Amino acid sequence: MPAATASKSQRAYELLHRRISAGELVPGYRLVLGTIAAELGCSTVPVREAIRRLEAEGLVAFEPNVGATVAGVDTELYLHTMQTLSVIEGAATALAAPLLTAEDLARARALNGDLRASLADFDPRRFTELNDRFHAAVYERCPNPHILDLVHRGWTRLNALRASSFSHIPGRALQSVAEHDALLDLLEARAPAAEIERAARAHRTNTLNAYLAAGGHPPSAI
Amino acid sequence: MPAATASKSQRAYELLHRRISAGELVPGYRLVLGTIAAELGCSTVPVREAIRRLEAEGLVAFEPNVGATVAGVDTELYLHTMQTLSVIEGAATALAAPLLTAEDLARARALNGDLRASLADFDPRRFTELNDRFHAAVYERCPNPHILDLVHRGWTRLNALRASSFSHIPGRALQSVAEHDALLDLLEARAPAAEIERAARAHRTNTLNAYLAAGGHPPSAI
DNA sequence: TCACACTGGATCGTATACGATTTCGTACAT
DNA sequence: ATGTACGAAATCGTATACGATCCAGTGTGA
Repeated sequence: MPAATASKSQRAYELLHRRISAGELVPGYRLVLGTIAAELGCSTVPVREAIRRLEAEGLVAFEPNVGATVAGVDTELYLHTMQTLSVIEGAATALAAPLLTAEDLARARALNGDLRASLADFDPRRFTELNDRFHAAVYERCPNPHILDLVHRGWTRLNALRASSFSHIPGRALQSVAEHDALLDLLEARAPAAEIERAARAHRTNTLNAYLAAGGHPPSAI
Repeated sequence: MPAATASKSQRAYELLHRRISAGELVPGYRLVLGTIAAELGCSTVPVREAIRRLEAEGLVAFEPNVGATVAGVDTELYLHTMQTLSVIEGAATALAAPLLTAEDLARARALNGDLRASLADFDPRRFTELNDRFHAAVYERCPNPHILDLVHRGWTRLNALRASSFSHIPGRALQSVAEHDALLDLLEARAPAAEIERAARAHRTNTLNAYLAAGGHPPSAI
């Protein structure tokens, strides 16, 4: 009766995914099959499979006959990922809107309250975590699993980037919280889908623009 | 000097991808590692890797300790895929719009002319192929590789579905050609991105609605 | 000093082999 | 006749082993 004994391949996948998402493995870090296999106490075959799966998600870059490295993020890639996410998350939010219950909205509003409160003594990590939860609360009801999956992948990717090199764009956090409230207003008023989509997309685009205006290298997802 | 000697895993992937896209392998068909390996003259390990890659693309469904089958398409999945594609392709088209040259537009216009001409003696396969090429011509210049990749995946998936069970929705082809021309008008006039995106998305949504109105099971991408 | 061929080690890619798991047919009991 | 227990066949999952490929460092000739 093996309780939590998933397949080795699965465990390798989860381990690497967690480490990359948490930023323990910096971009460019070389993933050697043998080393990881030894660490996990298994052979290279399952590890190889896990790495190919991570490649499909864009978390690692793989070069035939050479090996895999944790996917780095130059400015251009970050821009493209954010742009994609703005489109997808906007659509997801609009689709989720009619399905949001009063409790969902109340929870989101409370989370945004926490966000605003946390502005006093600004802790980037805490703010980011609350921010993630707020957005998840808003789009998680999206009835289209494909779109939801794409949103998750986008966030995972951004989290991986952000964790390895966090940056704080001055003033953006405050503006972000205000935009959250505006979005919630639209959702509570059961505004037209197009309007909600536009607001959700603009929220993300604004972050991107703030980042570009700041001219900084490190990414943010606030 | 290895000319076309890709890795076995790669060749297995390409073979299966081609067969599924072409509809030779019907949804639900069971993919047995040993059988495919024997057919390719290699061991099961590379085949396994190829199948996991196809799984990540959504072309095959995989169940641990049981095996992989060609991903089927119930009505619901088709709907979700079309909806996702409408969002992504709309964005891709809008982003590509400013980069389209006069030649690009002329080529797209010519392709749509071919489409209209082919309406006389309607051949579903030829129409579909021209339709694919028309849309590719319109969104292929999209500067965001992520979004472009997502569009390609969406089309691949729909093609796989369509090939296995094609259906013709009466009247839709004609309307589709007209919508193409309208879209081209917008592109040539360098209309605002939002307007282009809306038109491109609506074009796909219209197909979806026509399909739903027809109440038929088999999918279409016209 | 520089360019280039060579060699050694590290790592990847795959074949083979075998244990683990599922599935399905069959026999048995009710 | 129906449901259940058992067993065998099929298939998956992974360990081990070995050839193939790449990279770095070394030596040789101009």
